[in-house]
Amino acid sequence: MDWKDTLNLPKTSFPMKANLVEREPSFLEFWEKEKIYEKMLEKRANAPLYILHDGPPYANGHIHLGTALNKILKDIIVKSKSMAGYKVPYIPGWDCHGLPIELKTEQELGVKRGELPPLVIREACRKYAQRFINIQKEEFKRLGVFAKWNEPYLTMNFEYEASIAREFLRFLETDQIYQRKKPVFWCPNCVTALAEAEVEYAPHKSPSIYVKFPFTEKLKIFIEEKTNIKIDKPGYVLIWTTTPWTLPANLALAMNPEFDYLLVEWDGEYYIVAEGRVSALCAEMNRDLPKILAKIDPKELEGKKAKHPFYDRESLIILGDFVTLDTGTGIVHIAPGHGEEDYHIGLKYGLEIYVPVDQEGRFYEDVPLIGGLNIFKANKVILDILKEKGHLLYQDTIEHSYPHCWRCKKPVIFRAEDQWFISMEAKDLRKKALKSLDQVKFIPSWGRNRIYSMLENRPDWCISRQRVWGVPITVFKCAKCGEILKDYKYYQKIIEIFEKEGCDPWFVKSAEELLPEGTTCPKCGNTTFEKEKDILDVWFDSGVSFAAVLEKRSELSFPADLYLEGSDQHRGWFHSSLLCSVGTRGVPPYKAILTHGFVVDGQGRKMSKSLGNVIHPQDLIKQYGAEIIRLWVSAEDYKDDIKISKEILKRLVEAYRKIRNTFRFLMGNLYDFDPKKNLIPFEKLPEFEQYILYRLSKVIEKVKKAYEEFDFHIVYHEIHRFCVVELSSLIIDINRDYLYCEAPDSFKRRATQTVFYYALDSLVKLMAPILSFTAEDIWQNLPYEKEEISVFLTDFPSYKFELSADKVKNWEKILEIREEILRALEIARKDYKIINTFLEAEVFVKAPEELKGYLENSAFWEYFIMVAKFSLIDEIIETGENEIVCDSEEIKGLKIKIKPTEYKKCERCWQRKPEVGKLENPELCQRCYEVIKNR
RNA sequence: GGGCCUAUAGCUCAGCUUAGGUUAGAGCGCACGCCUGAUAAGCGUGAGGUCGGAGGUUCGAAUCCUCCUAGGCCCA
Repeated sequence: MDWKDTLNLPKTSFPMKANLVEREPSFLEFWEKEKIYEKMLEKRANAPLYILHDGPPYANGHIHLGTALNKILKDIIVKSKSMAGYKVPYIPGWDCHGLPIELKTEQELGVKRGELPPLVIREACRKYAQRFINIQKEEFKRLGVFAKWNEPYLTMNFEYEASIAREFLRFLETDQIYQRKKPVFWCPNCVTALAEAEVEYAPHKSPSIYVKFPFTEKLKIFIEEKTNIKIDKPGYVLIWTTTPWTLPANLALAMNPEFDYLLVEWDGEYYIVAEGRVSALCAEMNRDLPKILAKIDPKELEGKKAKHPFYDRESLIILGDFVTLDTGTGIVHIAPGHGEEDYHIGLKYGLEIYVPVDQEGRFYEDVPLIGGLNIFKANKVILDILKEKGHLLYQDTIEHSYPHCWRCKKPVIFRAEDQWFISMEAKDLRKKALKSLDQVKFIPSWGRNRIYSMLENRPDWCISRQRVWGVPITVFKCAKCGEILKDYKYYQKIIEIFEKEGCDPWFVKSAEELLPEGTTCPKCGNTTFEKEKDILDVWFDSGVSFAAVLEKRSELSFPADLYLEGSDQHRGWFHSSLLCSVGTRGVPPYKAILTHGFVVDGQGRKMSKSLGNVIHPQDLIKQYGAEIIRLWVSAEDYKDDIKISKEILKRLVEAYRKIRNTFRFLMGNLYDFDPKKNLIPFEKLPEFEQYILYRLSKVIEKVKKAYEEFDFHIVYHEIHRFCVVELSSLIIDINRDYLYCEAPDSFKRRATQTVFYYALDSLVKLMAPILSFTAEDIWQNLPYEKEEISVFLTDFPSYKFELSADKVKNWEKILEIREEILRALEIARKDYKIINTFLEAEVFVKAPEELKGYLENSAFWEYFIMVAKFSLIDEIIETGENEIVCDSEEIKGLKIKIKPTEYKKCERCWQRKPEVGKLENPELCQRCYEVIKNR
């Protein structure tokens, strides 16, 4: 007879092979068709809200691993918070305006800036953004992410655009907005500002000149006093520049406070230059080394002045870290209206942002000596003037990399233009923002420091962009007196227009058409107005999302419980959102900030095309399925950089299989188990089963806490470990005999199934936020009645299986002893080959007094370590034949003897038992005999 | 160059901050063996780190301090 047919072998429809790549779409379909996410929200209609506010990705290009990581983390939170009892409405968003899209659009249309009317560009940009929103939306969905995909927030939606303008006006109304000049790349040929991305660097020939700034009388006296040297000949501060035309705008001379400077004598003239440049200068100018007269501390020169080389004014000596010894003289000529660093240091020293150059690159008529001249032509004139004044020490030409306009290919200049700023100080925005951070929880905690120091040091926020794809800076100015209209009433009309038609009208209608009828200037009574041309920085767009989304949608609330983005957003969205919210509401828009690191390769290097180490989520989905990406996200500690490599993926796939197979076994052995009828109460279970359930409830506790603290890698490790240890290698292996061989409805079998049931029921729920596809797959294949149609509609398990501390200790000891015996058995099997399987072994144990209590129950140990015979004996007698004896290394005094059994094998359960051969059916053991008889 | 962060076995993580103290843990992988009634599965045993490097504090440090190196993010 083939006894196999009499066994209760596992039965399940749940396939061993996941086939994730092919099968995942069917689960996506199921979730969508059954509206599972909507049902999750409905089910928790009255539950406390948990608001995870989505930081909008830029609607440009496909998603990459970084965006995938971010959305999956958010999804894990949405699902886990929901299953922990919250209502979690998650509205995905997209950032739609801005230069990159505008540039891409121009590229696709084959045009350059200004060649098409604003509305044509705007329409094309809108289409472009929408295209990528659709693409990304599908890509996010494919990852198994739950969200209100049909009602996302888009920063280009009309209502959103109106919100942006409204928030800007709040700042304007409260006097936190001002206008000031700031240098930008400027193309005098195209008469337009350029963004950094619109600038191409190309070789360019420039004059290279060394210019002498004469000492003022005061400076001369100061130096004489300091050095005890009589300055009886002309003395100069020497600078180097490649843009002579910026000299008319010179207001200062910058020295590095860390460098040493020298007073030197060259051909009967005195100069101040950096010590570290002297020899290089000589080489360049073909001069002998100068006579070094004295060392000068630049810090002492701060605030002193030199004379302008050709104007009757003075130039302030200031200190700046940015001055280097790479080129020049170690002293930099500063024109705050014509350079980025010049501008910043100019602000610091309170210098005027002076721009003597008009939009077409000509000096204004009233500029002495060169008025009306084109700047590049003025270069030569300025050289002549310098020569004539004797203030040109040396002249040459150099070829260097210089910015050019990508449109006309002509060299561009740096030129300050009027820009709009949000003031950090006017209404104490900086102070308030810093203080508000105390109300925010940062995960990890160092995030606070990071945003704090950025906030502490940041300049006023320049919100102007000279572009068209965005929301206009809605400011009207009196055409006559220049008064800025600040009151909201002047903008009521335009906000209404934005809400209905978006911002387009601003670009085509006149100020008078956009203002309420009959508007007059409150200052001068004039009736004509100008409207601002600049648009808002896109960081302002996304920065006000709390107002446009959280406050606007009734299902949401402000402030959000959580913002979750990459650590770069400390300067980005976290930062801009904070300023927007504190500036208008006085509080941060979030209660907590969670940040993750960046995706790097196996060596910890960033992914880049040039390194060739880029991994695309699309490829991973094709090869492994989205589930493995989700598992990867959970397995790695995202607070640090997140590594990914072939090996990591291989490990994850293996771990995935182990988890899946463990579940498959649990399910396969519950085919005839009805929890309503067959569940055995915890108190009645055998102690081993109780112990496993106790371990299970520890895992439940730990995993739930890990979700609460966003430690998802702990979730993964715990679940995986539990599958491997407590389930696979302990109860599954040990109790398999009960499952297969005992009568179907026997206590032992039902007890084991009870443990399986609890493990399956809790783990499938606990893993669902991470292994969403697989959890749903398992849920749909549950062998018993489901409580809900989807696992996501259930709650996290709340089972508590308590065990007294004594019992826990007892079990830990038993497991320790078990390991010792297994070690001995392994020696018998592997080294001495006296047995093939442990089932064939007889085990004799001699134990120290304190351990005897654990070892007295032979029947238990025979079952627990699955051997033919077990006995605790007082003395181990070595016969030396076909046996091994070994001393435990770990437990002192424990001695173990192993020998093969003489018992015959029961053909049904394969256990060796003394009664086999002696019963009515000689092939069976007592237990199997009875099971068969009573079938 | 500045700010913040990270660095524990081949891989992913514990331990380190809320107390610094016996031979640094887990799982995977690997090697070897067993099983063939979870089978492109399962079980067992074993070998692998001196905790990025160098100093220092301490009776004693992976754990505290300093510096260095490598890497990441953000600036300049």
